[in-house]
Amino acid sequence: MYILIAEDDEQIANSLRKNFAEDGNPVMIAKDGEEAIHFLNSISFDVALLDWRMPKVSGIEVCRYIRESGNKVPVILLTALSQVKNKVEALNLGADDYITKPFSFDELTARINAIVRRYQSSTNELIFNDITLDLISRRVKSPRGEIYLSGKEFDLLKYFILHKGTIMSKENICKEVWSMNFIPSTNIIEATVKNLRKKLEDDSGKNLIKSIYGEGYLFITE
Amino acid sequence: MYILIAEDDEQIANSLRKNFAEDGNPVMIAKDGEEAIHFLNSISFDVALLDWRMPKVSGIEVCRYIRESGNKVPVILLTALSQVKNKVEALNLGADDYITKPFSFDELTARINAIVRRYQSSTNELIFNDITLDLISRRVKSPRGEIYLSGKEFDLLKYFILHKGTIMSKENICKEVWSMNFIPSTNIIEATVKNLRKKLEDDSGKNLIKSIYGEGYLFITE
DNA sequence: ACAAAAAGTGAATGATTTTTCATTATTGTT
DNA sequence: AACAATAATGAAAAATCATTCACTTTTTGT
Repeated sequence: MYILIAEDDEQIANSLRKNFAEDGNPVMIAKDGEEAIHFLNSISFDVALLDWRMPKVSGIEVCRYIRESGNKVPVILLTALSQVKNKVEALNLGADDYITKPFSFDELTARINAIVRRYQSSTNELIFNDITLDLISRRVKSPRGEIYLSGKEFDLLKYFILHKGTIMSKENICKEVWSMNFIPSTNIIEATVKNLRKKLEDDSGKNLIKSIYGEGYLFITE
Repeated sequence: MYILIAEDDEQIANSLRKNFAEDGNPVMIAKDGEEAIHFLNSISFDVALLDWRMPKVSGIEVCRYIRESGNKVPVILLTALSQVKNKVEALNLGADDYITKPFSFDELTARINAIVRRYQSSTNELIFNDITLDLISRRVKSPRGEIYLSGKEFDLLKYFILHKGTIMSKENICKEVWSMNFIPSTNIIEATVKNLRKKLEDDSGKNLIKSIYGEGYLFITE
């Protein structure tokens, strides 16, 4: 996990670095806000720990700035200021958490983990049984290897998983997967289902897509 | 925003409800952990506030239980216990935040907002100037309309935006966008850059992709 | 068991995308 | 200015993907 520490107090910075290094996390240290912004613009971190009080640009300014530039890296502000209005200000400007000094390293670690977990889980992956869809790279993995799906097959599988356990009408599938508001005169859905079925069956040996005569499809759970 | 409050102290629960109601947020109150689990299983909330100490099932047990069942609702634990080991335990069990009593309502609200913002933003948008990439649907929008990109063009633009302001070598572009660890013998990168340039220029009239002779490309910021 | 409706199949078509290639243009160096 | 290296371009070829079609199989209600 790549961690950025923006902290002008060398002692604190080094103590944090040492602790993180013990857990095998590479750390980058910025001595002031300007440097922090520079690092954040060039490298992708898993989390940024920003001291409120820093030379040149304060931690809260760094936070505001990177959020405005669209950077969504999880941010935790570290500070001696324990007043509520400061906390509120920081959180409203896009920080994810706020810890007042002195803090315990264990608590910091736990808060980092909570935020990173949330950050990661809220993003990319859709998991069904032992199949994992990466919604960003659009790749599908199972313990038996990667399943190569075409674009439409991926969209369809995603739709199936999101609605697993319920009967999905062809009308709705059409609307959601093909963005068509009318039922096509061809059997395009059936054809795509066929190909998806084949690939899923090649992977797991099971047929996960059940046809409900006259109603639609059911993606079976369990 | 639908909020679940699990709190056996009626006074606290009602005070919270009143405050949230003033902001127009519907609140549901569970008097104990069992009820909280029941509500969480039947209704979808934007955030769950759980008291640690509750009859029947403690807040932390509720948290553990719902996480095990796959529920990803943001959870904040409210408690009088301020010891670090309690905080760490809670955060490691899947809570998103931890607030010790007594707390200010403003801080609670700010923390809720930070967590919900993070939960919802789910990082599926990449914004550069007035161009927005939806990383899930893989569509690109600008104030002037949608920009239709092919798969590779989208991947390349995403890579450019993520590394805007830095010079990107063809070697790295190759590795990241084409998943090839060797430099291709053809001019496939240049060809794709050309097509992407065309589409971006058709949209904004500007050439955002600068060639750095002998080094690579630069996606201009400013 | 039968007919009608619905769903499945394999192969062919059409469309789009990706890649290649030959050629032209640009840049940096001497 | 001349040269070599690098980059841009348009068009063509190759590959992939989405869709259609004719036909077969399965399911349901009678």
